[in-house]
Amino acid sequence: MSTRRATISDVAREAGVSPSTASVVFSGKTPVTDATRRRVLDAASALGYTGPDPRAASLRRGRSGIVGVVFEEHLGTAFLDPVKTLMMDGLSEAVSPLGAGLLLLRDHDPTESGTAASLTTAPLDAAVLIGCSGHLRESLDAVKARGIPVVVVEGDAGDDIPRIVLDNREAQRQAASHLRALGHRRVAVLTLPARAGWQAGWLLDGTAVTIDVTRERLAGALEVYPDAPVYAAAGSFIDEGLAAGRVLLADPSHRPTAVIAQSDLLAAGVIRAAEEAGLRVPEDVSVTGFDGIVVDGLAPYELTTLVQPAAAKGRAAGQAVAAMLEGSDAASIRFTCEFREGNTTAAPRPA
Amino acid sequence: MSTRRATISDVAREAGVSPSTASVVFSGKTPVTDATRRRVLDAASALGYTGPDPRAASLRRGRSGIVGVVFEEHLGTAFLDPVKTLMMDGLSEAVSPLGAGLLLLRDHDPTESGTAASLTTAPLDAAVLIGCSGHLRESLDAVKARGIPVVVVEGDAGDDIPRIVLDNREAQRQAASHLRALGHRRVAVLTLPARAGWQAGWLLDGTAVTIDVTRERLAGALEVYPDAPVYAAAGSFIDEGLAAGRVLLADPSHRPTAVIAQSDLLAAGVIRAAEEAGLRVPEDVSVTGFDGIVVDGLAPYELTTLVQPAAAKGRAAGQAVAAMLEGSDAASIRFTCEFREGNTTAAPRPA
DNA sequence: TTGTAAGCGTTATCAG
DNA sequence: CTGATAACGCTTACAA
Repeated sequence: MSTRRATISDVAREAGVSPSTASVVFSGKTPVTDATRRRVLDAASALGYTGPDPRAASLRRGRSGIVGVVFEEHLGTAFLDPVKTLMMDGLSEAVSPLGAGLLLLRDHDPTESGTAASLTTAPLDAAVLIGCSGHLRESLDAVKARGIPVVVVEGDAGDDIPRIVLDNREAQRQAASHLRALGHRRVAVLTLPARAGWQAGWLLDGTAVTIDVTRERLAGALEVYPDAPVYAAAGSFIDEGLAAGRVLLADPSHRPTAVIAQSDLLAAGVIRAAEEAGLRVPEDVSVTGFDGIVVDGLAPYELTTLVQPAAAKGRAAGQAVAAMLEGSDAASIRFTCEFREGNTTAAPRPA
Repeated sequence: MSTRRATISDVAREAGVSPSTASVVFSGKTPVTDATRRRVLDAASALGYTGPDPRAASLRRGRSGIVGVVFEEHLGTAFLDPVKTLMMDGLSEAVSPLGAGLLLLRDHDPTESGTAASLTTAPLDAAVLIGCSGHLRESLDAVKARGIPVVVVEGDAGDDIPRIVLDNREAQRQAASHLRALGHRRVAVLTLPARAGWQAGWLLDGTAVTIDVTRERLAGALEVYPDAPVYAAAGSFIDEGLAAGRVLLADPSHRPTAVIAQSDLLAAGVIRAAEEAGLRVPEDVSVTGFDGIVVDGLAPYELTTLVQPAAAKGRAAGQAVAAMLEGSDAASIRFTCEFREGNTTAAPRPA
């Protein structure tokens, strides 16, 4: 306990074998006699040796078994989003057979001193960037410079970087078409933030939307309802949807008969706003969501929504990483959302 | 691109300095002439060298800059809990000045093959175990054997392991006392799961409660209301609270005038169940929560609850890790919850 | 301020 | 099946 920790050579010496043999006993990469194995293992436990030092092993092997996951938000914020959480789940599942773990990283944390573990100083085998917009590009450059494989989820990082994306536009158009088929003419759109740091408010024609997901889903809705009023929330939360819903449903004379929300949480908030205003869903207002997550506490409503394969996205990212680590190059993947009709949409009341 | 990556020696040679000088330019640990620094930096960019290889550096230094966070649940499940999320936030903040990042780990994943990155194979400087009950003890042994510093949050790992805990019992008693002071006599308790894998149901006297948090909070409530009926939910979700609330409030003749819920999410569900049953909160039923998180979508209710310093817990864990890494030994810390009166508790209706 | 030298603890390779 | 050898790429006393 007091002296330095035992190394594999100590164990080898104690067991009367060579270091390489001892190493092989632990890695299992080459057959070893049972007797030898036992001697080595006994020596190890006698010396309190618990296995090869991962640091040395990773230097030698050139692999650390660590995949970085880079977020552009505060970690707490990222995990507030059920879709990201599911995605992490899929990702963790997919890198696990690789023997890899996930290291949480922020793109560039302005509040922290430069000492923080980062893309540049962490022993990463690969990196997954989540939602590549804005300064995440800097992270991208850092990683590319290091020459480690990168995959981008829900973002565009240039042609040479595999990306995992959704058919946001087409999917959202499907929901809009569904509403039109039901006969809705006055429809409002409630979007996710238009850009980083966005404050909730109407999205006028000229406003630039820099967040890819928001822009694409919006485009899909506008294909069907080109003149729909558009309100952009400040984030994907029920309370944001509630606040926005109050605005959208405020004026009885201009009230939309349906609201297309860009996330299930926003949709849930709109439903609450409708209830609050004495409107019934779907009789008085139809509401569609996006994501297909389980919104805790929303029962008995079942959202009409686009179900995105969030966990599959994560898994795909993990598999892409695995492929690149093997030297093959990974293709970008575009996932398709599935339209699911719930009980929050119906034909509008006859005027 | 085709040949092997440049090393710091290559850079040094190119710059006409020694490897140690080049190293120092990157680490900044020793003063270097501006001219020298420039030469080295130029050589580096000429060779496409992006900085020291973290794997080699960590072997040499004996530090990897990685702190493992060990959960006993699926990652997706863990992050569904806002308290854990906040805790992670605090933790990540506290280890950041250390230059460390957080590696997500599961205790022992039965579904994965043995290859997964784990306590035993990941290059960890330290580990934080979350909620040490059940098999998390195995993880504990693994880490202790490796001789790396460990901290346990919300769990008991024996006297030699620093732990970060809450005054669960006292805090819960405070909420119960508040209800008694208001005049409540028929009070029901809605707890978190009694053990891993628990199905929602009544908790009878003899039932063993193996989850520390559940047991302690329950004990606090029972100090004030020893005869209260106790129902244990299957998890901390609004929908669980809703289901449990339906049971608790079902029978008008035995209906409690107040429900003590062990989490804010459960409390939110009970409130929904009350609304559903045509009862008003707090006029007909009082409800208390625990955690003090923001429950998305609960407005206009403000829970009467115990606010736990979730982020501070994470920070404390991080600081404990930092201390141990410096050689000093970290003390266990017991945090105190703050009672916060909202608008979900009031005196019971006169019978 | 810069250079020299000696590892850090493993594991891949190849020969026996 | 086992052993000798040679790196992996860097950091840090210590000396100059």
